Amino acid sequence: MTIRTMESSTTSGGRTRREATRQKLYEAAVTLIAEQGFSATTVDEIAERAGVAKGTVYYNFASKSVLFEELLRHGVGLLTASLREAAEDTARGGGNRVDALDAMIRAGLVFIDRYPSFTQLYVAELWRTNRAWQSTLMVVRQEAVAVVEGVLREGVDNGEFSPEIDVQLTAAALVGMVLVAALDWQAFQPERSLDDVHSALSRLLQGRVSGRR
Amino acid sequence: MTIRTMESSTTSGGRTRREATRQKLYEAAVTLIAEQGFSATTVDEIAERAGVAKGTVYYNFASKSVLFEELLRHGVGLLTASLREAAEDTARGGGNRVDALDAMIRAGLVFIDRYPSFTQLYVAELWRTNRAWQSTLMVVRQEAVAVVEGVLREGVDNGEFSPEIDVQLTAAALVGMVLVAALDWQAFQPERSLDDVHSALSRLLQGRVSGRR
DNA sequence: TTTTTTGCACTGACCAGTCAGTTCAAAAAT
DNA sequence: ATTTTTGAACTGACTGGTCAGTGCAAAAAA
Repeated sequence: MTIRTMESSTTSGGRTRREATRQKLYEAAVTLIAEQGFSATTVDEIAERAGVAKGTVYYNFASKSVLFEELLRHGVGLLTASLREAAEDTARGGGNRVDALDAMIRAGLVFIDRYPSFTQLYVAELWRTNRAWQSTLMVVRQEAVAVVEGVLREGVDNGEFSPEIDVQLTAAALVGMVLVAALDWQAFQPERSLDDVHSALSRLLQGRVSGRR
Repeated sequence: MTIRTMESSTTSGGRTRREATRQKLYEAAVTLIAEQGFSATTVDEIAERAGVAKGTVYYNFASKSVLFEELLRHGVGLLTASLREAAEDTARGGGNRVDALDAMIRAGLVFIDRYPSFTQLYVAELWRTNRAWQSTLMVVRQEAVAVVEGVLREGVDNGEFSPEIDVQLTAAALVGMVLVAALDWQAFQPERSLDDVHSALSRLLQGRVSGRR
């Protein structure tokens, strides 16, 4: 008599069927919620766009809110990993902290370029209060911002940055700069290249706005 | 028979009664929608918080969406006026364009400090698509951003700013910087003073982040 | 008098969540 | 090799509740 382990069947891709379904639901939910907001998006819509029955949503997620929360965790996890990688690569490559910030700006832009809907949705929900997923959101936000703060702090410690800078506020401002510029880019001049946008932000970061040859 | 013009009766303050009611409804709606979002906020809630009957909401506004749209127009109008004033005052006072940008940053912070809920709500709705008030939002957004763009453009024209800067993107980035830093301030370190926040942002604007004595 | 507000009952559309039943591929039995 | 069983995954009609918006007569304000 053969013993059956969990994780029974796998599809050709090696992922369980369940995981594939959840992925489809994430993808459907992210665009709809980005467009309309959480409350205005119905579970029926999500199911329809994902090509599954409504019951399947509830088979895979305890509730609409839980689906959304896991979606947030998943997405911000990707961003944080990407930022961290950019910072570490720069450090390994012998770059200074300004280079690290620059690399993170680029990583942020790449992320937003790849997942514009997620970014939209994230910004829209971030500063709300009194919502079920509020605490989840704060946790993942902090993880991402902490990467930027870390680089700033290292820069202050080794003298690359002025000790007068306010690490927390500056980190928030940098994130905001990238976030809003990128959303603007997507919404109003999507034809521009990432490099183009990146160099405009680099210039701003390095204070090369005031006119000098 | 006396001919009665519009704007009929006025209260002691000189405002019509109707206007006072609408103002109360704006104030009630703005905090509720900032907290919960448009769809999750009910007309009954708005009426209750404003201390009026539900019927009064519909006597004063054609629908929930219309109430919200007029709220947006009203709020962004205040911001735009404030930014414009800051820029003009600087010009009159003989300041250069960097000073003008700095003054606008301060004006932005003052606005956000005074109307945090409105700011929250505005950010949450700005990048949504497929919503009824989308076009209204684009128009008022453009009015506000145009003020910043105007100052940048003047600075480029008279040589204060590098001709290489991308006016549109830089304006968006500056707005984002202030917006996100200010929301962060409100949410996570509300005890800090406006001056404190302002100087941190000034430093970033003038590229005084990299360590120099 | 005219305008504005109130209070409250009502409607109809919409929607989150449920549940009894179906599907099907892998495992077990024969 | 063939048949039977199992159970995870999925389905979609249904339910109970919610909410935008209406209607209206009476009161209050101007």
